[in-house]
Amino acid sequence: MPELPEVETIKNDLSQYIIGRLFTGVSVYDEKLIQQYQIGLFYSDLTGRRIVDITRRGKYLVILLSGEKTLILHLMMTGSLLLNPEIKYERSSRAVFRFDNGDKLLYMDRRRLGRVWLTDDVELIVGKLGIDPFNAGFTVEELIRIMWGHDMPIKAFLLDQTYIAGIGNMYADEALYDAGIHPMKKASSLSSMETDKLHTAIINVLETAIDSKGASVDTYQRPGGEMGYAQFNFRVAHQKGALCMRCGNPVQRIIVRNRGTYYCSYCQKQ
DNA sequence: CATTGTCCCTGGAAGC
DNA sequence: TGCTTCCAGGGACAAT
Repeated sequence: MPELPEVETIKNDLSQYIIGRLFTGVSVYDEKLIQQYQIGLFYSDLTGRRIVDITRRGKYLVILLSGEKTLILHLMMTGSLLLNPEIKYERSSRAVFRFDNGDKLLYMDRRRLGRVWLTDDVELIVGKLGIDPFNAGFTVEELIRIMWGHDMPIKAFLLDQTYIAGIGNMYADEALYDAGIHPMKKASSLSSMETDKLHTAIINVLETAIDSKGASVDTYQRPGGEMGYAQFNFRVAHQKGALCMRCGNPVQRIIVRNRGTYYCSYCQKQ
């Protein structure tokens, strides 16, 4: 599922091919993909615009266009973007973007939960997001500040995009394991040492995953069709039945705020 | 305001 | 084997 490392990889892979390109056309097979825009207007408003830059905000892909417009994509759980794919059409194809050099970008999404916006007000879409873990402002002090007063489980806190943007279910579990913190522990009750470990763990886990080009669990693949291999570094995420690398006890699975949560009950104490 | 619950969506797995 | 049911989860929104 595309979380920060996957979206970052997609952004990095695409940038050299699409920056400077002109949209010559777009076909939307599933109109529910396009948010807050009438479909005919979406076609006419996008066509003819040039891609100025591609950035990431949390798990959102932000494509700056000429003429003060921005195309924003969210892949949710099963979305992927494929550049000049072999396949022509599949059930899960939702849209195809065409460029002036003949390149095509296919938006695939098996569960059809992803969304696309065309907007002149980026903040309206992503303005509610919290700090990005790779923002220089994401210090231990800042983490302490944003956690203060929150009685929710730390796992729930990490998943809430309005506090920190980009961490999803897999990397929340990995970071908490790395820091040795129980997922149900209340955010406000973390000691300064635990907060320090968590801060380091978040950055390390995400950096390692980006180095591995994301995790190919479920449908994630890179725009060129290659798989990521971050899942091979996972120590608890999706590792039910596996043994903890530190203590040898089996990895447990519990439900925290309706999300499957993997952890080691021996290494991660309340 | 802070936190929790429900729903969206589909294909693969599990159960009978 | 074939059918039904369950489950995965990010985020919007409703409920508490």
